[in-house]
Amino acid sequence: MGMSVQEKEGRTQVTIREIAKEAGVSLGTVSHVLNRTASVSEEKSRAVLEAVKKLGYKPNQAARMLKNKNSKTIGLLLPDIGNPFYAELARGAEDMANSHEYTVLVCNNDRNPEKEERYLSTLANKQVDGIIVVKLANSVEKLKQYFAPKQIVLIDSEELPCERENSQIQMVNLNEREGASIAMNYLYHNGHRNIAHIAGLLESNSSRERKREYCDFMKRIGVSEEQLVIENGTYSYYGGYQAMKTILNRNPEVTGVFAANDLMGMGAMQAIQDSGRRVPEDISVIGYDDIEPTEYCTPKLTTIRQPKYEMGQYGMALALKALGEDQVTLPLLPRNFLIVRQSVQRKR
Amino acid sequence: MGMSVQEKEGRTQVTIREIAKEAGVSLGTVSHVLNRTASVSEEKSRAVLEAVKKLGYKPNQAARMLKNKNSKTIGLLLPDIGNPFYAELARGAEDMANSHEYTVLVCNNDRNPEKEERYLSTLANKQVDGIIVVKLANSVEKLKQYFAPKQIVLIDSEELPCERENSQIQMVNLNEREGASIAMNYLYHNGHRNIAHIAGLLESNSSRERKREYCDFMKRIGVSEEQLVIENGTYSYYGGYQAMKTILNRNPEVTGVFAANDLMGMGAMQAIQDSGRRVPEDISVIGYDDIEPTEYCTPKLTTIRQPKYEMGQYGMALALKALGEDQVTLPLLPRNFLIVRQSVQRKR
DNA sequence: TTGAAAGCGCTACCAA
DNA sequence: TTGGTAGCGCTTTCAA
Repeated sequence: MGMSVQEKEGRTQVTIREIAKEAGVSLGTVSHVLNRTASVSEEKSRAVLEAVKKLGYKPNQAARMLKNKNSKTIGLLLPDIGNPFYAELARGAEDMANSHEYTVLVCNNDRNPEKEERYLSTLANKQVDGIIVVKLANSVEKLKQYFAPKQIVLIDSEELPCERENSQIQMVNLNEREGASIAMNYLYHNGHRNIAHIAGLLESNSSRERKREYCDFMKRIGVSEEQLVIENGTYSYYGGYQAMKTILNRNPEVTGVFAANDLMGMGAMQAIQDSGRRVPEDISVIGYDDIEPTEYCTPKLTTIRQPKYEMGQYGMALALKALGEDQVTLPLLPRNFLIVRQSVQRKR
Repeated sequence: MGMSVQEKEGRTQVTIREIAKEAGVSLGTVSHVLNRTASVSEEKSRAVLEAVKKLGYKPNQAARMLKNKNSKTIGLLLPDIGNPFYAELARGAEDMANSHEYTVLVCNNDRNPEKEERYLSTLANKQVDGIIVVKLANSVEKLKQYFAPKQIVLIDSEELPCERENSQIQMVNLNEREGASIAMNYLYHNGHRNIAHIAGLLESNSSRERKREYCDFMKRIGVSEEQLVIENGTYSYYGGYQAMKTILNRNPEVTGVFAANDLMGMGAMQAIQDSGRRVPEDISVIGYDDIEPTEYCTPKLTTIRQPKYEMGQYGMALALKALGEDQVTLPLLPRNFLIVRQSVQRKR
């Protein structure tokens, strides 16, 4: 009869009202069959479903939002989606959300508190049902101010100061300490005792946590504070290179190096090789992050892999569960793990 | 289930109605001062603004959407945000959108047509005002079917088949040919005539376009089809390594290599060095993409940089302009450009 | 310049 | 099981 589906869609939105007319039932009935919110007779139910298909009906989310006071949307606020670490985390969160019919609104704060605050405001406005913030740049108070009664999940390298009890805030810890501990243990169990650390950017929490664990670990195995070998590598390849050069000069006794990220680990390997020594025969190196180039360098860098994707999944699952989506199964708490490649060897 | 949450929310949203009461004016008046849609007396206007501030009023976007039939949201559908190329493009799009009070909903189709179609449906539902699709996995018809009268911007490596005139579809070309042409010209102007090509994945448009330009360029400088040297490297490091080994064996006359991406370029350099030859003294290599590791390898890889961020900006500007946001200034059409590093040298 | 009121499309309550 | 109906918060028309 006249118009094709496309044409009809093209002009005006098909509403529940038209479905009702087409199927010869009332608005309420249509709503009920669409939402399975009451039992409807087989007959009418089929009529509605047919009308829906015929007219190409799509529920208007705006109307639903207005009525239900939810948007089936979760905000995800992170430092920078261009960083593969956060990109993978975002994928995990997104996939988890999608499998429960939720949508994710991803925003980058560029580690800039003002930009973050603008997003906080926008997201609160956009009626997101909950928000996941990775490495919050503002204070927890600020965050609560905008998201007052809504669900909040914080993902960070360290515990943030906020009352744990009766709070709508949940924390996921990135577990930097655990990862660093795995790295140190691996060097230790390979016989290394003179272990140096190439630290990352002092400003970053993750860097601080990794360094802290290095210190604690060394202390635990009986090394005094003054004997710690720590150089700063600013998380960059050249930083790692320079830091390693310094270590080679000042601490020739070092046989194991724990670099706070892979880039510095690779730089360190280069410095060792340039000095005529070999990796891992003379000095073992372990990195952190498991970025792609660790596969291409010589030797391939042994490193710590963070469960980025799983962290995202986990955080999202937490948020959805708190929103009352009780068919959500919370995944196991993701753990860091060791990726054994070629750059660490038993001390000779 | 959600009940406890609802109850806990307790304090209800501040609505325009409460503002009206507080300010002692009518609903319409409040709306008018908020939207500057009619002139309101100085006195009442101030009263409204004060009430807004006092009660912390935030307009309900759902209600606005319902009434205005727009969401100030643009969908961005791309293969995979985990790929730095798309991540940067997304940032460009996002920044452009944000500066005009629009929000971006980013979705990954994983190059999977079914997944993409699900998103098409979700996005159409979510009342996005327009959609930007990077490397559409479905047909243009399918896309139009979902987004019938809405604004559509397509970003792709090649022209997609769709009527250009009077269409609500706009195309942005990734200009692979231009980039490949720059690479080939650079080798050519450095005296190279025996140029080999390491091609990427045959399935990908970008790879095909780059290869096509290699062929055309060689033809233009008088090389016959049979003399072309093309090996497949599947876009991977090892693929590039193997491809280069084959070339070294079969075509020792080659002095210049154009790799369809940086990973293969780096693999090729390794193969050349492993064979006892030098880069760039004996053989010059140029890559494509300008990924980070090109800075760490030896020698540093000369390459082509795609204006990813700018492409995203441009595509978004196109969409916003089409939506009637006329204060949007369309940026210059972004171009590919050469990044000169160390891997190409004048032929000796 | 202002206020009243009619919806936008949907859900959910109540009565039948 | 069904239908009627009252809003959700906002914009906008129409009178005043």
